[in-house]
Amino acid sequence: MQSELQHPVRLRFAPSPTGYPHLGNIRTALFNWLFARHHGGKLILRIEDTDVARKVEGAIDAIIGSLRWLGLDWDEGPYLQSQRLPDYHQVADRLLQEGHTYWCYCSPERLESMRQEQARLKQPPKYDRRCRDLTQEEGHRLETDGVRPVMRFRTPLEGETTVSDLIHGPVSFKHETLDDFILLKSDGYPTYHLANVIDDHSMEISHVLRADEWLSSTPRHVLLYKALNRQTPHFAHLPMILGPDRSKLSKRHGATTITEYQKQGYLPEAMVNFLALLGWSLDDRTELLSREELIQHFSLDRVGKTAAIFNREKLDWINGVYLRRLSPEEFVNQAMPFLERDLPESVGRPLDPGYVSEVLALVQERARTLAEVPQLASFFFVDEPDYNAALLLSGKLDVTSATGALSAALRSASCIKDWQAASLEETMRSLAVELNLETRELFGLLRVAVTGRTAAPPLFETMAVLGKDRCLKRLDAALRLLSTLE
RNA sequence: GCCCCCAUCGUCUAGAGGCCUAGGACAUCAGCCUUUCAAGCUGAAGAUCAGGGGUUCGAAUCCCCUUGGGGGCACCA
Repeated sequence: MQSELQHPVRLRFAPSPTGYPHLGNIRTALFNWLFARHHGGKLILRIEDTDVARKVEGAIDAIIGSLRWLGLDWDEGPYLQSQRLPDYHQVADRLLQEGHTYWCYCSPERLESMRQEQARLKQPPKYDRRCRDLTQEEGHRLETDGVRPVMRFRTPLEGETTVSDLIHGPVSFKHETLDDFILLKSDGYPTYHLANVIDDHSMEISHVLRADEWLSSTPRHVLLYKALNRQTPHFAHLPMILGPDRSKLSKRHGATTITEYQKQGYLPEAMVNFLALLGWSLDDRTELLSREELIQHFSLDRVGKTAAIFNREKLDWINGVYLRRLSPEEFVNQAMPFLERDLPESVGRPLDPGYVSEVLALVQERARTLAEVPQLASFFFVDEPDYNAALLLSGKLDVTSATGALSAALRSASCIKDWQAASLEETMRSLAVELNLETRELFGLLRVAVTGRTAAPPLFETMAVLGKDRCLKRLDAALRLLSTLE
């Protein structure tokens, strides 16, 4: 596009360190990243830390960590707004001199009671502009009284501002519905509105991609750009991601921070794929896209307008797909930390890598998240699986027949020299015939005896991995367990 | 209360006037495969396209109203 040749594509992700990044923040980061990479542009990381009071310790690290985990890289930054205060003051001075802003000496208490009164009268809460036309003398007097003022924007009383949005099209706001918003707080820090506009301009941001919640403050930003006689960037307001209760995502919604998903065993590639599909789609059938394909195809035209509720079930499915696609070695690498973390303490550490990879070969296609792996594999590691003896009995098998079958199996098994899945299967199949049992009955019995579960990886491969000693011990233990039933 | 946005299966979505008796995916259910589970395959169910008016030969698609949902209205971002 011609305009893009003239103005390089420069995007920014500008989170505030007031909490750990959640799905919504990261989806915004992802779309910014995809757009920048698709157009061969730059992505700038900017930390909007102008709220000293709400600053959360460790939030910046969490933001950076999350981006890195997902493989979303940036070209400049992180810039910290708290270190750019002089820039904001310079611009604020200029705005004041040119009459676009004024000092306001109203106390928070007065503003609060004003709002309460407005609420009582069912009026829109809006600053009543008491200081808008204060004389200099009045201002000086208040200042010598020790009042620390805020700087407000002198919003035009009439007319309207139209925001042209790449996703929504033109959106108009009447000035009478806007109020004189604050640009500089009494602590000298700029508000979001001021800092954001100044930085987007000085960092030459070409496209602002941010969540829909910002749409209603965009006219203020446009007004500011106009007052500064600067051109606005292109705006694109992305659909929000809502919690299951359809409200804005917040801590209330439980596991919502991105690091939480990492802990729960989701792969970054799966996460990226899933997040990309929240609000964007390629066509009417493609669900699985690699990072490269996403970059190649990403386009604002295909971003929707409707807020989305993320559903974990689909994430689980995508994650399972990505888990199965991993090479066995890579799966071991990924799963190992989860085994170390979640296997029972009684299991000796460090884990034997050779044994682990044999086990995980049987687990890989059964896990939807890495956090499920220790669960699925625990019986491979513990000394004796702990289970309810009643599991040994099912269908036609009563204590007597189960005991008979189990001891026969124990005898046959102990004679097997070549402890491999194939020979185990051969032996046990013929044993089933001898015992006049269905294979499912005998195998089911053995499965419980060997794994302690009714659902497990294929029996004979499992036995092969467990090894002869361990299997014989477990068959023996099962026999003793059976004897306690009567 | 005021302003703004949005509205297709439970959820994510395709659909930019005729291809739609609305397609795909997840989840659900059934069957197949099979020693269980998982995976895979096949199939089913699931949306009067929020409702009502227009415009048009023809509307999920365009316009209006209503309703519903969401967001914003801080010395928070």
